[in-house]
Amino acid sequence: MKGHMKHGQAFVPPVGSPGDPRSGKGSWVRGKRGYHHGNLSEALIEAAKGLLAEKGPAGFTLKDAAKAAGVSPAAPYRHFKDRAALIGAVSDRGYAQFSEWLREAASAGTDPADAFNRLGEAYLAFAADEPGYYTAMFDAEGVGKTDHDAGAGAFSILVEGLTKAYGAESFGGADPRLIGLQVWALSHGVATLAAAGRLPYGPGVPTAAEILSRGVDALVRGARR
Amino acid sequence: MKGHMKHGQAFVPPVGSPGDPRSGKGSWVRGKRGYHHGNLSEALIEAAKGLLAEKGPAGFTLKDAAKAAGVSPAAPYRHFKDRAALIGAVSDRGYAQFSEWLREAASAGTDPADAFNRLGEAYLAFAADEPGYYTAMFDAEGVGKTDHDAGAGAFSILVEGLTKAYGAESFGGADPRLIGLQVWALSHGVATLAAAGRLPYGPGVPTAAEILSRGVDALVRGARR
DNA sequence: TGTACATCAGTGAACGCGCGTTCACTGATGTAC
DNA sequence: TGTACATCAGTGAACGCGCGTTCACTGATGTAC
Repeated sequence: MKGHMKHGQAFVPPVGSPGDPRSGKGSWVRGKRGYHHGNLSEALIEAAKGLLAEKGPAGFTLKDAAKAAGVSPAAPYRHFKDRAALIGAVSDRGYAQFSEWLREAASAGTDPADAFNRLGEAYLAFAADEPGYYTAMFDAEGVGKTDHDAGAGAFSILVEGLTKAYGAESFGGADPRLIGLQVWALSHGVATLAAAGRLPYGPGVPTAAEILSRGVDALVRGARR
Repeated sequence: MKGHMKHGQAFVPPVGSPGDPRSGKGSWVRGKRGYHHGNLSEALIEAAKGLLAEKGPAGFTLKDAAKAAGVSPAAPYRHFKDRAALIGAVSDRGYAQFSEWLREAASAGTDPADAFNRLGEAYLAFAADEPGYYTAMFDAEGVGKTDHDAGAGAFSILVEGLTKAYGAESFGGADPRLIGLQVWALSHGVATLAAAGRLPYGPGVPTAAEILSRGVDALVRGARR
């Protein structure tokens, strides 16, 4: 995954100060700082993602996001209709990125069975590494049509990986989508329990990744024949 | 100042009116109605549970709960330290009831394998029938120590059912708790995806219960040997 | 090339609202004598 | 048994706060001539 510049959360230096990230580093369209931010909608999405990750959907406020991006509370309304629209934008990004991760994981290497295992790992890694996205995608109140489509897209990658890995016929007539759904649910369950601190942990206790990978393995093995 | 009889909330019938639920129906401890509610903490928990189910943790307000219970906004503070304490009480109840459901499901009948399957069904049924409890248990911000203990209790019922059904040794040396965790995560995943409307549905599409029961089955079968 | 002007993307103060919570109070209940 | 009194469990008004959002505005930018 590309290291995209972390900008603009929590302690944004005043515009034009020496530490100001708006001084023309990489992802900033304009090298000049000033009255206009230049990349505000991007920065807001990034800030929202961070706040969502940190405080959850309830702890996220538009004003905080604006402050994190270094602008006044009214500025976001130039780019997003309201708070829900901003969260929606985070969710959209999340789904896009999620699908990309899955697609990458599925296409790397040559062995389909390995590819499928990597899919599960990618799922967990995404939930763990991008809690902001994950929260916006699954936890937000406003679940729109876009999300369903995007979710369906990600899901189809999973099912495809499954059939490629094991063959569409190898589940004894069972619809591979059913197994896909089960894998999806298991992944989601592990991810959310882990995020909520509801999974036991400590020495000798399996990690979330182990629980999932061995679970997916057992699930698929048990479903075949 | 005597004119104090007016409670002033929207739809609660005046004290003593024919429709007043405080007229001594069943669960009301006192047959007499009056200034004192008589069973307020109970009523508040019940109201909170309903609101949590209806609107989620974000949509739940203490004032609404008070109104639903037919008392003034200050009254809940006689029984609960603050809003979090009320939600915590709902969560506690939820865990108690949850464990009871699981225990019942596990102990009915004679065949351990059947018993184990019923455990999964009971899990889903609980999440579906008691969304208020489920929300408080897993979704609430304030996850206390009590919850962990109660959750551990419920979990141990699951693991016990598993070992009874299949024998502690039959998982090829794998810790039955690992399989228990996977079953738990799968159940939780199916339940939360279903609650969020994230599971496809329609004619010919498996229900949440089918997804889970067949998934648990595959999981256990795949984990053995 | 310079200048006038339209448009864009910000500002900062203010709004209305509804939340959780506190307050001094009062009506009802239980108890000691 | 009756009565005085302490305690309990409510009331209703008010508070401070921080939210989402709107407003009239202004500085910066892009463009036509």
